Amino acid sequence: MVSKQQRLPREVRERQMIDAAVRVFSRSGYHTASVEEVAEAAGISKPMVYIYLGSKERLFTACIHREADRMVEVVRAAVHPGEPPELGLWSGLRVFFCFVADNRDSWAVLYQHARTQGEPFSKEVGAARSRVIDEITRMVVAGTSLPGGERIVSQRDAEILARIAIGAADSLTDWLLEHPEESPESLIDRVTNLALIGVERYNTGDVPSA
Amino acid sequence: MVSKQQRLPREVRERQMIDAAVRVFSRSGYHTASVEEVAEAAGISKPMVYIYLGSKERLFTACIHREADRMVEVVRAAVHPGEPPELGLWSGLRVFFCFVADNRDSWAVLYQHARTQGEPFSKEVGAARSRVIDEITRMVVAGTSLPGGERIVSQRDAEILARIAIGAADSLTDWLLEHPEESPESLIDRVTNLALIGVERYNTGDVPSA
Amino acid sequence: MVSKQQRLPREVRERQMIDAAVRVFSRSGYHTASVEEVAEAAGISKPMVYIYLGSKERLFTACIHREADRMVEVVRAAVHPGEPPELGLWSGLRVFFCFVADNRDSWAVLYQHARTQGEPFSKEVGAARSRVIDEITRMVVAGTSLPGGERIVSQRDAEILARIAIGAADSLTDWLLEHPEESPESLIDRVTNLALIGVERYNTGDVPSA
Amino acid sequence: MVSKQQRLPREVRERQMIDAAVRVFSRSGYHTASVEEVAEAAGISKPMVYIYLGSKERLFTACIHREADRMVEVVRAAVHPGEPPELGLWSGLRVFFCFVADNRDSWAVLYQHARTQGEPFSKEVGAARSRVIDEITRMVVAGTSLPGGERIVSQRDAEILARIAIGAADSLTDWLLEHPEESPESLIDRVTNLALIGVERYNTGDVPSA
DNA sequence: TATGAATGAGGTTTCATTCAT
DNA sequence: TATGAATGAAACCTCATTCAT
Repeated sequence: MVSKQQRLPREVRERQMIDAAVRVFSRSGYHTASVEEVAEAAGISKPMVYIYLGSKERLFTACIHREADRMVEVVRAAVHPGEPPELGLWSGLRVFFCFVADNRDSWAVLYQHARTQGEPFSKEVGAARSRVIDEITRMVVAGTSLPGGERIVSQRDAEILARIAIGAADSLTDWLLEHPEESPESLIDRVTNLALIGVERYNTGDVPSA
Repeated sequence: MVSKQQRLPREVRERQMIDAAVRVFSRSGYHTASVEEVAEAAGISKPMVYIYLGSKERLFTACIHREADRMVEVVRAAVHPGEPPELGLWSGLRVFFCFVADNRDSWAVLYQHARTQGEPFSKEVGAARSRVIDEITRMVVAGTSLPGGERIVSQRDAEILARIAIGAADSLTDWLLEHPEESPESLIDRVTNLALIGVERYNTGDVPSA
Repeated sequence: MVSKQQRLPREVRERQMIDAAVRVFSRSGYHTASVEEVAEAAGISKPMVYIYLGSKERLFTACIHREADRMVEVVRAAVHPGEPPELGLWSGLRVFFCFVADNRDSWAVLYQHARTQGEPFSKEVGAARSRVIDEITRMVVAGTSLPGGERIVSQRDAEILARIAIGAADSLTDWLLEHPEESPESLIDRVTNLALIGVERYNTGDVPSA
Repeated sequence: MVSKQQRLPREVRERQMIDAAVRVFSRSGYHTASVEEVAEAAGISKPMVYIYLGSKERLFTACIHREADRMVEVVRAAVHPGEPPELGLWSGLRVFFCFVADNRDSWAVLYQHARTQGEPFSKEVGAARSRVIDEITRMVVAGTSLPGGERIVSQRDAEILARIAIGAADSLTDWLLEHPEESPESLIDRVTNLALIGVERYNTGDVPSA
């Protein structure tokens, strides 16, 4: 236990705290984790958390906001408008999937945990999640538009594709954890391959009709 | 609050409790929800929960088990071995998706919550989830096998397809909630249509190269 | 679990219950033991205890009363007025000590437990204990009186001797439990012998003066 | 209730708590007393007890340990090896008896309660009691050895004398409480006198035959 | 600024006791 | 009579939050 903590600029301290909080919340869950744990993980004392963030709830939403920002940044950087459309979609999805796989903590806090905690978070947390979802939708739109800008899928269908991507990435990351011998890359190859199999079967007449 | 004690056989009461618990846990989350809330929702007093289920933890695992049973049942009933394979897969997925859409509470407890709660549940809850995932994998295998029984995809790829289906269903159900003008059926049509678009774009040369 | 219990006369049932209660209370203590445990030990259902004894507290005092009765009986039977005084005292103490050693449960409930439980019992329990103490005092008086009835020790000193006997018997029974190779008889021999040593040392000049 | 927080160093607060706990436990018994009562008696709030001592059980064992320490200290200080043996024994017993009489609460917690509480305490509490009993046994040995160190009574007999002393002191203290006109000193005089009467009667032929 | 000390509020759990058959 | 079903009350314990240095 450090007896007297260094005076650090507010910004740095706050980042330390949120880093620690993301780590702790993602491992134990919002309710199971105590503010004490977060403070310890950040190497500071409990009242500091309150001085800087005000409350446990605000600490949690701060985590959500920051991780949402990171996520939006990653997705945005992945979409290069110049690229041929389909290629853009696939490389975007790849980047998105790798982010989820490489940032379990962020993702767990942002997507898995934020949904399941009751009332107090619905609003702010919902907004943060929406930003991420919108960005991914935008990525889908960009990736499925013709060079001239003409859209191939409607806005609504783009949203649906985005949701499928999000859900699949979430679910597949669980699978990755259970199969340490696979990597994000090998998994992506498998998914791509599965898509091709589907296409081929369709072309040979096995229509996926209802 | 029932004014006079309602004397019911043990079996009935227990089902009432688990029904209420699934409802409450799915809305508030395991930790946020109190046993008191569950008791109230079941129209009984708190000690009854303990007399019948023993502890909050056991109450939760009872929910998981029962919902897992229901889910397995639904999926199993949806797969008709005689059907032509692709058709079997799609109708199975349709049934699965409709179950998720129609049983938000069950699904939230089983899929969203069961993953994020830490240590005390790892074992029993994990097993229950696995049963459901295995069943869906089996459905995928059945739906992608030729009439003779020859497999089109490997076991591993079937698992991946199952996870994609699970994650997509989970994620899309959120979308359905935000778009009340859509129905599970219309959503499935959209997804089917998107698949067709993908196939066509592939056939015309826009390869989703790795 | 016997489905329907035999109809037994009230007296018998009540004795069954108190027997069980003495057993259970002496092992677990008044508060740790539950009415349920007592009912089970008696082979009946909980409400029966209430129908017969009214409350846990009354059940406990019933135990105290009955065990006090037994104890008084034992001590009273041990004192034979005709005997030469000292002999009467020693044989009485012997009987008393053997009772304590042979009836751990009764003694634990009556002497050890009854003292340490707070308020609700002070009165009735105190009275029951007093009856036992009085009887032992009477024994001491009888044992230290000359055949003509003349007293050797005052009433007050007789009370003191009685208390010493009680406390010593209580404490020595613990020692007996820790030394299974000894028996009540061998212990009494040792105590007698110690008294003789004391007398001899006094006679040879080592006064136990203050 | 102290209106403003009283900020005391940990050590002082901890002693306050244990003081209060000894008081409360000795009056109400371990199970009857609530942690709330202890906190109130210590002038603090309930959570403090948990912050400092961890649990009701640990609070109780802390009481046992501290009182055992005090008792051992008192007995050890009372035995002066130089003294003539019998005198040493009697003055030691006098000190021991006065401690019991003057520290009803300590004694009740240490001796009466520690015996009757079941499982959770068996180990640590049993060890603490043993330390006290051993110390008193040592006192008896010292008080019954000749100046040269030769023993008059065997180890086993010393243990028995120690138990008699303990039980008698315990029991007589009850008697003292019921006779406020007596004092520890006057009681000791009575006991001494009774011993003399016994010796004399023995010398005149009333043998306490086995 | 930074923190050890302190507490209010609330959650899980148990159990003596009663009701209704 | 005898008992399974049900509950009110209270206990232990935790934790977000604040106070005072």
